[in-house]
Amino acid sequence: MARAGLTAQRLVEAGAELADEAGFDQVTASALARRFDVKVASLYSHIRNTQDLKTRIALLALEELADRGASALAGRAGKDALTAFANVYRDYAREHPGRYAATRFRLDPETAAASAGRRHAEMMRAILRGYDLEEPDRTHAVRLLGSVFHGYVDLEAGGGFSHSAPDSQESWSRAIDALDALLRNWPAA
Amino acid sequence: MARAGLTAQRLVEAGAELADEAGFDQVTASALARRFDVKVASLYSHIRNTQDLKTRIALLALEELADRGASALAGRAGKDALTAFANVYRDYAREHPGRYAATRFRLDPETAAASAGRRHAEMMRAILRGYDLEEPDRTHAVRLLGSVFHGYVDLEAGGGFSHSAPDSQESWSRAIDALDALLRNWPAA
DNA sequence: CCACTTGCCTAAACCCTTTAGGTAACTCCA
DNA sequence: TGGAGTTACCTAAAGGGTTTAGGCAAGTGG
Repeated sequence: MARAGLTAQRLVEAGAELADEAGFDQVTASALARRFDVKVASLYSHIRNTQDLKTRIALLALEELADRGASALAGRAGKDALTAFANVYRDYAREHPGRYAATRFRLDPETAAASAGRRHAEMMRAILRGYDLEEPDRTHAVRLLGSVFHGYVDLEAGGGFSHSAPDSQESWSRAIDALDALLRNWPAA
Repeated sequence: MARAGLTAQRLVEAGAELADEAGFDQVTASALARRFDVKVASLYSHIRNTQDLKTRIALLALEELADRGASALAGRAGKDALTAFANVYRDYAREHPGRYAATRFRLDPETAAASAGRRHAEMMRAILRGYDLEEPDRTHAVRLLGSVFHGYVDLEAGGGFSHSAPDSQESWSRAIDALDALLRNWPAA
């Protein structure tokens, strides 16, 4: 019998595709085995368990998202950087809904610390260099940016903004305008 | 054999408790049956299936959250109203993480339309009466508020802001200050 | 080319979901 | 108040997903 050529990476990539097609919660060892035309038990030489698989998909997505963010930030500053970075989040979530959902998968602290999560925070800090903020306001602002990006994208993915005027794209642009205005005029404590 | 006194409502309430204790994704017919010391099949006279159960928990949570929001808004305006309403979201999510997660459960359009979701939007619009915004900016602002509330609460629940200074409470307060400042000084299109 | 390693397999135990069909417990009203 | 009718819970069974243990065959290196 020919071998299927399973590896952890191949499984993770296929899992990410499956997530985008069917939803992150549809990522199961069973579904993955079907996709490789292999028995379920065979996967367990490559991944520890389903939790492990999902964790690896989450790490992949965080990495991809951070890479896109880094590209977007290159050579940009100020509102230009803010806009480009925000669009990376939203576009990624729209192109890869399952992977985006994976980024919200709860990681245990050590795994999270070793993930690309830190890069995300660093990039937001970099954006803020284009605005006049000192610590701890910088951190507050990073958290607010993260909240808006994630919150908007998540509500939009949940259908929250569809079927009602105005267009979601319009609200998104205005949200970025608003954030830019806010960062330029950050209220004192 | 004595009857357990199952009803749809009792199941939904127990399901909500279970969600808060163990997580919304741990809400299963099996776990619920165990909790009532009843066979799993018995639940199916009261709920159609697991999806139905989760939907009802979501509707309960949306309702509870809207009720709390309405109480908080009574007699308040401006930043006072904004702060009180924002805290309702965050406090609810912290007290009832499983129920809060349930509010993000995807509902089919008709169910969503009949849910308390509309009340939430109405309340945010009411808050904006304390600020000087016309349509469509009002809608853009509602969406931004929703994004910040949900985004912050979700990231915080995921552990995003723990284990790093400054305190999450501080960032939350400053986020509300920032939103207030932003709404008072909303940038023109 | 033989020994070793590795990849995929079968088998089995366990849990969750859902439907079909039965019996015992309530309700109510003649 | 004691059946008739309804309702609540049950057993049984089929279908999936997860995970471990143990086996054979396909690849790999001395």
